[in-house]
Order: sequence, then C-alpha cells, then structure tokens
Amino acid sequence: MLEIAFVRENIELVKKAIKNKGESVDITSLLEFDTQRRGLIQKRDEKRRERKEISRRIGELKREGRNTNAEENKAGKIAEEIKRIDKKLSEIEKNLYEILMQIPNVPHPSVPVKGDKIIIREWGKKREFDFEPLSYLDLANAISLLDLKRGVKVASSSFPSYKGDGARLERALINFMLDTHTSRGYTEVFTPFLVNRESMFGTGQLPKLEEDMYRIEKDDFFLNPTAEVPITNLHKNETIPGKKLPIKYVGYTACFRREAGSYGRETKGLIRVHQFNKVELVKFVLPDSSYNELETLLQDAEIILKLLEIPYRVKLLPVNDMSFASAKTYDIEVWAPVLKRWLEVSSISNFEDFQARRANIRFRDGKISGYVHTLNGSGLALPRLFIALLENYEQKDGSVRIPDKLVPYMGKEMIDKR
RNA sequence: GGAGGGAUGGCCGAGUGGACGAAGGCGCACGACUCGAAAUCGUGUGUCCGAUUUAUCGGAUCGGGGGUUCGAAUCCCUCUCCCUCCGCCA
Repeated sequence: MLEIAFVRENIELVKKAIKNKGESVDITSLLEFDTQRRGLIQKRDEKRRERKEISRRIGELKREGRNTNAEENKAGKIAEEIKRIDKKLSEIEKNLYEILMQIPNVPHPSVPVKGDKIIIREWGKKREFDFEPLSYLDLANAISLLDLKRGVKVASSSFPSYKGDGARLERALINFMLDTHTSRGYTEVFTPFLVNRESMFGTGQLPKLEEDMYRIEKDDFFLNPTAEVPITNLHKNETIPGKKLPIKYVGYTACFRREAGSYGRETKGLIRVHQFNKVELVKFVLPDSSYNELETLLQDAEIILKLLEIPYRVKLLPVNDMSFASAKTYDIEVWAPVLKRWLEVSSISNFEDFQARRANIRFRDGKISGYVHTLNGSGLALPRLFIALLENYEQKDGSVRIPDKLVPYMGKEMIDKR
C-alpha cells in the first residue's frame, strides 16, 4: 500500500507505475475522495472540540449542583451532527481505501519499463552430452524417483508424489539449503502452512490474487502460497528496535497454488504444480540499506547453485513482469540441458515499505522511526531445482551423480539405475 | 467441546460515568551533582489522523468493532486473543 499523501504528491509517478504494471486504477476518484475526506475530518474535529468543551462545562455545573438542561440540549445537537459526519466519512474512507489498495508499488528508477529482461550475469557452463540424454521426467520415471500417477489418486493432478531416492533427494536439498543459509547468518524459522486473511493482505497477495489461492472456507484460512506470507507476517503489528535490524530469516514450507487460469500449460511433470517445497529467505531492514540488502540477498540465493554446480543466470525484471508489491525484482533461472530451457527457481524482490505499511511493521532507531523495508527471495524453490539437478547430473548408464556438497545429505554419491 | 478469569503507554501496574492521555514504579533521553561512574535529585518521554506560517494548533487513541450517554478506560452487545480447570487427542 502506498501512502495517500505520497499518491497525492506524486500523481504522475503513480499513474506511470499503474500503467507499466498493467493495472487499471481510478485515480481521479481517489483524489476526489481524498479531498472530501480531509474536508470532513476538519469539520468533524471542530465539532468534537465543541462537544468536548460543553461536556466539560456540564461536569463543572453538575458538581456545583446547577441545572444543565440548556447545555445538554446543545451538546445533543452537536453529537447528532458528529454522527452524521462520521457516517459520511466512513463511506468515503471505505471507497478511498478500496482504490488505494489497488495501486501497485512504484518501481525503483533502475528498473526498465518493459521489453527484454536484462541478463545481469550468467554462471557455469551449459552441459554438452556425448550420449542421448533422458529428460528429467523420463529419467525420474525410469529410476522411480517420482510417483506422479499415484499422487493424482491422493489429491489431483499436479500434486506430485516423490518416492525412494526421489523423496530422499527432495529432503536432502531442503536440508542442504537450510544449513547453507543458517551458516551464513540467517535464522531458521518453521511457520504455519495455513495463514489468515489478514496475513495474505499484509504481504499483498490479497485482494488481487485470491483466485490463485487455496482457501479453507470454514475458518477463512488460506494455504500458504509462499513462505513470504507467514515469515513476513511474523512481525505484523510490531515496532522493531533499530539495533535488531537487519533481521534475516530462512524457512522451509510447502507452498500451494491453484494456478487458476494456467490450465493446459505445463501440466506434465514438475514444472508447474499445485504443491511444492520451497526454502525462502526474508529480510527486515532499515530503509537506507534495502538496495544493498537486495544485492546480498541475490548472492545468498545464488550460492546454492554455485555449491551444487548448476549453471544459472540472473535477470532483472522489467516493470511489466514485476509483481504488484515489488519495487525491484531479480529472477534466477537454472539451465535444464535436456529440455534446453531456463527455469525460474527464485524471484528476489525489494518491497521497500509497501508490505510493511500494510502489515504495520515499524522500526524505531533512536529518534528516527518509520516502516521497515521488507525483502524476500526463494533460496530456492525445489521442483525446478530437482529438474535441473537430474538433467545436469545424469550419467550415460542412467544413474545420477550427486553433487559433492549434497553427498553428506544424500548419504551416497550416486542414485543408481534400477 | 464445556466452565470460569483476563487484555490499560516500551514494560509492570492503579483506575467502576465528568477535573483521565490516564496515578505510581521500571526503562529510556537530557540536565544537576561527581575527576569519572554508581547512587540521588530535576525535567522530559508514545502512536495515528487533519491543519499549518513546519516554532505549533486541533482531533483520536485504555485488545478490535458497534451501542447507551451531554460526556465512556469505566455501563451494554459482539468479535479476537491470552490464562486456569474439565473433556478429547497425534
């Protein structure tokens, strides 16, 4: 959420952000409501002041045992007027906030408006095969790492089920990533998989993306779509002492997405699924430092791929590809050499104070106070990492070599052909 | 699931219709004292909204929302959360 005063004072900037992010918001009405609101507040506060004064006098007179009918009459009329203004005001405010909520975050000046994504860097060497390689899916089927058909029986399609060394590899990757990040200064958290409406609102998934979320109607809970939601909301409605910042969390969660509107795309295999695992990095930082923290957050996610020796590239997203709440976003994509595709495994964003204002997360640093800046990024999402690992490490004989750094977690150096 | 008790400033805690934005204490900041520190004494100490000549002024704020009243921390309704006991339970 942006501040109404900011919108008022930066109309052109805000309009540009709305347009470039592909949103449509009625700014004219917003500004009209804003003017009306401020006028009504002034009127109401003046009336309240009058009432306060008379009520105080009534108290004094009563203590002296004197009649107060005339004063009570007058105060009653003022009270009625206040009630009338209040009613009008709350209508206006409701309208105003409804529109204000629809305004996306304003991008950082360094972000290009649209066009091709800018490739910041590419790491590692794309693999060339001297044999006929299997795609990750054929390979996983051949050596029974996945049991997608039976997963369908349990839930529905795109709820993958892992098996044997596949299940073990998934678990090994999660533990490897958690350990790597905690050894580099992140505090591990393990949070609920269900989140309430307020939390979804706080990080900006609602109201826009409600259709993409699984919802438990009876209790009005949502299934966690990304650990960004539970982890960021850990500090909802808090004022954090400046000396405790930055706060850096890493957490594993299962993630659930309905992927409404993407039927028929990527329905096979692991590329787009309704349930997946993810290790997430979340930072709460002082406003001054958030763009430096974005760069180090990116590096912290990249380190996983360097350690696993999987080629990847980093892209800066243009405004039209950025999420609603983000001010600047990098994507990390891994190279799947058999599919011959880049697959997104992480999206790393600085939200500045956009989420903090919604979730009411402040800081106080001596005399300076304000909203913290929040950042997050996957570190990393599992399914596509799983794909890239298989394709980058499959052997001619149909076995899969385990990357050196992952061996202690996997407990073996090879997943053998069966 | 049943019964009862709670929620007050950064923290603890008093306050059952008017002089209460809220006693007292702790903490914190500044000052005095001191060679320095501790102790002591003094002063100050939140947040939000609006106006502004940006020094200030007005309003709101006692878990959230609604109501009664000229006037609510205080009375009523409702929701949320916490605690205690009972029941159930991996």
